[in-house]
Amino acid sequence: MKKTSIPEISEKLAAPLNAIASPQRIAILLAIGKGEACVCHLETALGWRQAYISQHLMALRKADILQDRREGRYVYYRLKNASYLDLILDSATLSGLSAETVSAIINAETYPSCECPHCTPALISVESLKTA
Amino acid sequence: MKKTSIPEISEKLAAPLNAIASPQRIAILLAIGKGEACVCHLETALGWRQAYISQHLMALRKADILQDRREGRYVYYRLKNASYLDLILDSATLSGLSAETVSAIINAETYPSCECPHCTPALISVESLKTA
DNA sequence: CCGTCATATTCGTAATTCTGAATATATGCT
DNA sequence: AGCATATATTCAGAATTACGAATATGACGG
Repeated sequence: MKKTSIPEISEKLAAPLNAIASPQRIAILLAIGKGEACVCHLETALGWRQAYISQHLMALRKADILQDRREGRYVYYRLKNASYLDLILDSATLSGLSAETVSAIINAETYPSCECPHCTPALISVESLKTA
Repeated sequence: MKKTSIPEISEKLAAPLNAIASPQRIAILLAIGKGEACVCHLETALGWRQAYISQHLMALRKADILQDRREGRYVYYRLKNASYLDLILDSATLSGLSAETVSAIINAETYPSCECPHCTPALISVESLKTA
């Protein structure tokens, strides 16, 4: 059994935590939740500028936390490993938040005021009908 | 039920993660584990300079993660909330480390090569005997 | 092929964090 | 009191990160 020092192990342990530990990236992970989200959805859900969101998405992709899927003009993002959400849920307790508050967000499939093609696919049908 | 935005919640969620998410602070938490450790123990276990360790201890105290207890010349540190260790254990899986590797460190009461009064209290008795 | 919409990338600066050097305080011993 | 040891604090420069502005790419519709 190879002896590994605490600092060495800590280096590895810190990697996923570091990738997550910023309000912006947590917000993105929460908004994506267990489902999938396009960038335009994140714009509505978070109220941030598109370029800013893209930057964080890039960081999360580099950290191998998110995977993307292109569908026409839209790009959908999804967590590669749902365990990251568990990590966030665990820290809810430590933040004095109820796990329910957080899991409600995580499990939401759509976002009330979001008109992106993922949240309100109906809009697309209507558009298509017009042309037909 | 008050509506809270994702960015708002994320701000709170990020706090404990941020407090932890650095190799140095994780190393310190691992070295303290479920027990107690004096600064001199941490010096041995981590191989860092004393002042550097003190700085991180200060940060962890400010973040309300550690509590200290003075006993003569020594100051002993202890986790206020063991859940932080769970958080670290959870991230072990995401780091490709086995939970056992990490929990072995966490549960160790003493450190093999450490001569601090906590790890080898015998040394103190011997010293006292000499004077007597 | 051209315009438009969705998304990505690059760049520059402000802000924050990391880390080491030096120094201070607090305790116990003699 | 004076010295030695354990720990804490302060400071400054280096390194990293945050954020906005501007611009680029890529897909679809005409």
